[in-house]
Amino acid sequence: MPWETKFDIEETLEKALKVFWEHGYNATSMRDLTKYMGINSGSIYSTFGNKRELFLSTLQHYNKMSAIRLRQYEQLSSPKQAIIRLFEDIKIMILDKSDQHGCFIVNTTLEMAPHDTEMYDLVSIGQNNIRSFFKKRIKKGQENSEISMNLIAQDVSELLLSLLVGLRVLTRNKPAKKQFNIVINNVELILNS
Amino acid sequence: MPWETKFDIEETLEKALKVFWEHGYNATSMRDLTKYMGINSGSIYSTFGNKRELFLSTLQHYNKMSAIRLRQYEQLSSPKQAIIRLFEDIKIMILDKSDQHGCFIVNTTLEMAPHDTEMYDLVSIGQNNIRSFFKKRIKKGQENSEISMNLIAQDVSELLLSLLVGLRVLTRNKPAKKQFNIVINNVELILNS
DNA sequence: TTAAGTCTTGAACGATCGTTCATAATGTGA
DNA sequence: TCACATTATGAACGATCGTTCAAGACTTAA
Repeated sequence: MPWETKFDIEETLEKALKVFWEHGYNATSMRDLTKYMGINSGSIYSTFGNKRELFLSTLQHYNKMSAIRLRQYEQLSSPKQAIIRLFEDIKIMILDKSDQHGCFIVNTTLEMAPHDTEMYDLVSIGQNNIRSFFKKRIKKGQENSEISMNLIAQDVSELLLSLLVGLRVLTRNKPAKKQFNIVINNVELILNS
Repeated sequence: MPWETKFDIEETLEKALKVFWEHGYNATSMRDLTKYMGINSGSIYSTFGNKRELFLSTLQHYNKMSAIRLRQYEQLSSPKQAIIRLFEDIKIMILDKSDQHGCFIVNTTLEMAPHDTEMYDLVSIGQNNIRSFFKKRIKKGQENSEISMNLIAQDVSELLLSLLVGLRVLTRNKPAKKQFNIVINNVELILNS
């Protein structure tokens, strides 16, 4: 082996994700990427393909990280609290500025998914992960009597997803604690009804 | 007056809106605009300024049209039905393909507002129009006993806005009748609680 | 020490971007 | 009919886009 790749591929991918996440696909240039990833265009092309394929890789990476996070919530003993904590942790991350650019999946759902079927497929996977997280937690909560059997798991999941996505859009630009509290209160109300 | 402007300015503006609405700001080129607007770049620049100012004009136009629509709902005798009808009409428009590109304000909230304060101001106006529509209708409904006094108008408005925005994002790519019905059912439940 | 093989570099390519402006076209008043 | 004022046209500009690739840098094995 004459010369191994110097840079860490996953680390570089995460840097690319950060840039795409902040500016979106179209407003990010290859020169922006070389600058923030710390490698030259040739290395980007030999490692990730082209700009679009690099973006697809960052999207897959985001989905993977997001799925890991959901699995952590699933390990909480209270299924109801798992859902509420998901909302509350997003609130905390936005308020302490560790989440400044909304949800990458939501952003891409609007910017790219309508015009690129592969990107559409990936954001659909990301959305479905959250949907089925909600659904599984609600069913689990109904099994252990934490959540009323009157609720239709699929319907409530759809409702929670809409709420979550809406919140992600409305709080991207100006973090609004109040907005979060209102929605979270209502999530609890729904789960307790 | 030697020669009056040949093309209809508002008509041309609406064509520009359509293009920006479908593809977003960055993915729309001036050549796209000249093609769809039916006038040359020189005419665009002399009439609207530059690409960014043209976009700002389309956004203002959208806000104006959106406000007119809200005023129509406000004329319905039942404030509660006004809110429900707003949701249901969006469902109808999406299902019969007369609304294919989501909400222009929501799209711009994610693509441009984080990076352009003037666009941020305009989408904020658009969002606030809907927020205050909800709030006014709820208060009116409470005055005529159609809606319970237990509801806090501002909180419910915020909740409805999150739901609406989330729905607009989730249904942009694949119109989902079921998703709409679930959310609309829940809007009714909330207003009846 | 040297040759071979892989990775990195960044100048350069053609294409396209937003924008400008000389020129042509058109309508008006003398 | 002709000069004037205004608008429309689209070729052309410099800048930047995504992408390529010859040349240099580096490690390994002989």
